[in-house]
Amino acid sequence: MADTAPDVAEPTLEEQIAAYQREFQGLDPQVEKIVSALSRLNRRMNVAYGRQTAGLGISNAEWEVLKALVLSGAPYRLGPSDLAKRLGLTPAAMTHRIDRMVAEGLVTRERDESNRVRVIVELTPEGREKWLEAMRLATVFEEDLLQDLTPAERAVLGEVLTRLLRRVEDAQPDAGGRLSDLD
Amino acid sequence: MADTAPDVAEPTLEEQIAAYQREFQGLDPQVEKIVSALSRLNRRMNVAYGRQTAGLGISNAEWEVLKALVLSGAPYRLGPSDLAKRLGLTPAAMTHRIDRMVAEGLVTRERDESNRVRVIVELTPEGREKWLEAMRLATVFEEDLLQDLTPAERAVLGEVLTRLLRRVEDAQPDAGGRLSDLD
DNA sequence: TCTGAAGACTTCAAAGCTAAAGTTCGAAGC
DNA sequence: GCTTCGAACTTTAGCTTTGAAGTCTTCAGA
Repeated sequence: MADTAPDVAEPTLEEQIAAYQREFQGLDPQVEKIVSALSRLNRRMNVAYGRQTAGLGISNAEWEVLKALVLSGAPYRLGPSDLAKRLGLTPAAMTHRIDRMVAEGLVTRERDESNRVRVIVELTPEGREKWLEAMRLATVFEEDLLQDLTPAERAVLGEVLTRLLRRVEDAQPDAGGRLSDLD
Repeated sequence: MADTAPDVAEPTLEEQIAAYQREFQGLDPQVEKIVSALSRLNRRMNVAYGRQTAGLGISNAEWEVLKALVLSGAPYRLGPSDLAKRLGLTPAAMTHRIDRMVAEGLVTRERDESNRVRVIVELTPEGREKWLEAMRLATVFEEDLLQDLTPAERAVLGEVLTRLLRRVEDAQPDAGGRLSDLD
């Protein structure tokens, strides 16, 4: 029998924290618990979103673009570089992604006639409809996820997360946010 | 002057929620606040981790592998498919990633002589050292991030996040977690 | 008007990932 | 013992993203 257990189970959050404490002296288990749970939770949520959007015939990547355009408000237009900044992509990646979405009829791309260097990406009615369908699924999932939290817990959670977010956003003013978005 | 504002600012969390409410009837702003903050926070944290590991000469992707191996406990060995499951990658991607890490001396790869179908990936002392350095930076960052939270807030946050995590993990038992890990 | 510089996007090559098709080895049935 | 099935990894082809180099347009100055 090998030293490498024949069936190495995925560690639970609790096991993971315990292992970290064994391997790294001076670790605050409470901090680690918060950070690890946050990371894992986010991954699971993205898997769930991915499943839902896949069912609608669009990728998670495309949904990100739809969201950014809708958030910009009517007439739902943004330039490729604005989109790239919001999504944390390079302009090159944005060019390709827009290519695909134009081919699928989710957005249109045209030159800005008032400044011919710029390009305008605009949501099509089909794109808006896809966003709406995805949004309906997403909100159902989100409500279900938070279902067991009391009103007080929701309030604290929202407030505390917002505070943490403000802290990192101030620290990384807008730092060209490249770099892998793992976990 | 174009309709597309010349300088479209990245929306703040509050602006984002407000925009969603305008565009989607019946949205619970509190739920959306929690979900959006979670997602944004996670992205920012990954950018921060990426910066730190890059400073150590390893990628965020490599750090993930080091973490999984250390978490498995001494003698820090796992098979490629175990690693792939933990990181949410395909076996093929794992093969390539291990190739690179072997070339950099972070891990070794050898056949399991007791079962020659299996392969054993083992952390090298250099790999362990890199993990330790990354861990030191990560914990400093994490302590700093949570610095303004009261003990009560930390307790609630940890408990609530754990509860949410349990809820999704039960719902997606271990669903081959493929699918994009965006955001 | 012409020139130079900067900005916005695109193109190209290379890295890293997925999906699907191999390989190789071990275990079970005949 | 031979065959077949299944498991664990690797290989191959195609796609998405990155980084760097290019193209086109605008603007400011000579």
